[in-house]
Amino acid sequence: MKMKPLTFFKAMADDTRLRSLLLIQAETELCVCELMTALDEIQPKISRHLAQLRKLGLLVDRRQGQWVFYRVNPELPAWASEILTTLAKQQNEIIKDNLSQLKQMGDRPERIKTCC
Amino acid sequence: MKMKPLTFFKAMADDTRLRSLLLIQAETELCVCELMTALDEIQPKISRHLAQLRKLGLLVDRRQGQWVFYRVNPELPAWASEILTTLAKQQNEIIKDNLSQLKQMGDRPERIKTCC
DNA sequence: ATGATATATACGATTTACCATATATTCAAG
DNA sequence: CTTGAATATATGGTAAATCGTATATATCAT
Repeated sequence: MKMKPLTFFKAMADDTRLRSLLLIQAETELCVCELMTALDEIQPKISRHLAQLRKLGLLVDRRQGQWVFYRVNPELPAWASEILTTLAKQQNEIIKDNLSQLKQMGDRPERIKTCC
Repeated sequence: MKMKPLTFFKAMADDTRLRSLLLIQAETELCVCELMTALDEIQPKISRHLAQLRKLGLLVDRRQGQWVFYRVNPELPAWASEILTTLAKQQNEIIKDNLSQLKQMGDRPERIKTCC
């Protein structure tokens, strides 16, 4: 998969998108309502940024019933994955508060295995 | 040195700044006029973006006579350096044309050793 | 001091990005 | 086939980023 570095950095140059990406990476996949709780933002704002990240190729989504789960695109080029990994290893404290908000969330949607 | 990831990504989210950083990293240090040639952009545009990168802490400058040379801030946090290194290793082709423009430049300013 | 070169900054104009509100769509449950 | 929950998108307004031109500053050579 091809992706211009400029596209990638523009995607990361917004607080909501940056946190969403790091949270999704940390949790494997998250739906819109979980990110709303973690980031304490309204639904259209989360949806809009996730749609943008999907359009740019950073995220992929899958629908499961009423929910849409987003995860990091597994086809990201190596350099982009490495950048995300570097952040996850060395800067995960920036989403610490968001993660603890998420942990306290009640009624989180149940994941169903993708296959079988 | 401390630097917020969001600050870093905003700095990289512009074509002129992204290329300038990669070029400076590849060449150790460059002055404004060299970047003007490499990027084929007018002087105020280059100056403005370099000033911004310096203010944000990504670059440091030194004056030598009429010229001002910029280099990557040696005190960058590890994660930021790693990102730059990753790009240099895997995405340096995006500045290939800029580098060859630079090689063809005549009358490049002479570097004088910083000390002694 | 004067002129030439390199760089920095101020300014107004324009484009781009972001937002909140309102509305549409999709699916599950009844 | 209606209701409610989750998500998506359209719209118009506002804020932020970027730009080119003009001007200021700094250094060097004469």
